Amino acid sequence: MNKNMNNYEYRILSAIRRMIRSVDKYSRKINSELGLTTPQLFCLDALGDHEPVITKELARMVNLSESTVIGIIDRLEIKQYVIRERSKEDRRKVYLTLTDAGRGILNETPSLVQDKFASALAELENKELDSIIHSLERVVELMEAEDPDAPSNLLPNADIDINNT
Amino acid sequence: MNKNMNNYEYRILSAIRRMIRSVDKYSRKINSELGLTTPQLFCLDALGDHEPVITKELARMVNLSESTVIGIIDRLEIKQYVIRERSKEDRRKVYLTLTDAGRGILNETPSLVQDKFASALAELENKELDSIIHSLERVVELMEAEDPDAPSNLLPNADIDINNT
DNA sequence: TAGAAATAATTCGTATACGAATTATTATAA
DNA sequence: TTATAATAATTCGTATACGAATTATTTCTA
Repeated sequence: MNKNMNNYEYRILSAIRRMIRSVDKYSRKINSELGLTTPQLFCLDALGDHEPVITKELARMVNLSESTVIGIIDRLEIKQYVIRERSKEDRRKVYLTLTDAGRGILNETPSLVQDKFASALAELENKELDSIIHSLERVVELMEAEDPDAPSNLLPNADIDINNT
Repeated sequence: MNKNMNNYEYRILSAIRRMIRSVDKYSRKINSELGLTTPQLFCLDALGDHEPVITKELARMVNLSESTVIGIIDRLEIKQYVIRERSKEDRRKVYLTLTDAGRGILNETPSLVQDKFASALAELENKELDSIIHSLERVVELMEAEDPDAPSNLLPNADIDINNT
């Protein structure tokens, strides 16, 4: 372990690195099954809720850099789930919309969390779930404290579906 | 938000994605300052504690796939911090050791967590810190439950330095 | 109005990060 | 002993993911 890191820090970083790996593995799995990765699905979801939207705005919504989102949109465009259209009013802007296929695939896709993870969460007591979410968001808050570019709120979308209806 | 995901799942995934981004940003920052990314430092640290070690073993220690570690070692070898040596006894194995420069850089490197994050953690009450770590490790445990390849324990290194001495 | 500043999208280079396939070597089994 | 299986490292292709630089366009300002 890094000499300038204590045990708490080590455990936190280690846990985060393992989450990263787990998320990545799940993304590869659904990509091999559906042909869409989780970042691609995140972008499709955001588009579904907010289209038409410009690239810069989509990047903000999914909490990724513009250059990253450009690559994701490139692949979604090739798969014909997304259309790029340059604005007539302001030709700097490119509006993104879903194709019918794009809207269609959104209804066929599974949750972005692994089945067993989702059911494990569902079985937790509300108290523990609240504690877990509080802790995760606290860590994010502390990690982003140093970063002036980081979004200031933890729930950018107010129109979330709490009851999954 | 994905229609097949509830609010809890959304918040957990969102928090994880933001952690990923934050870790990545810090890695880029120290890379521009020291010329080493956090995955590279993780590998150097593990080597410092356990050299000589074979590639497969290092991958297990830093919790990354072998192919990922190969790339990291390639870059560390180019920077002359690491030496690859094929074993005489079993020529399939490649032993990794640190160079003097590799050992030297380890003593000059900062913590793998951002200063402000580390001091924020230091200011938390032990009770909250315990709760946070417990929650993070619980989430990891649940996420990895589906993955047969995932390591079964959350603290692979027993010889960690709790008091950072 | 002409030049500067701002804005939006994009390209480029680099570093993870992985699984699948490949190569080389060693161990095992028929 | 030889064919097969197992093991270790590596290469390959692909997808994030980012910042810096670039291009095109619009807005602001002197």
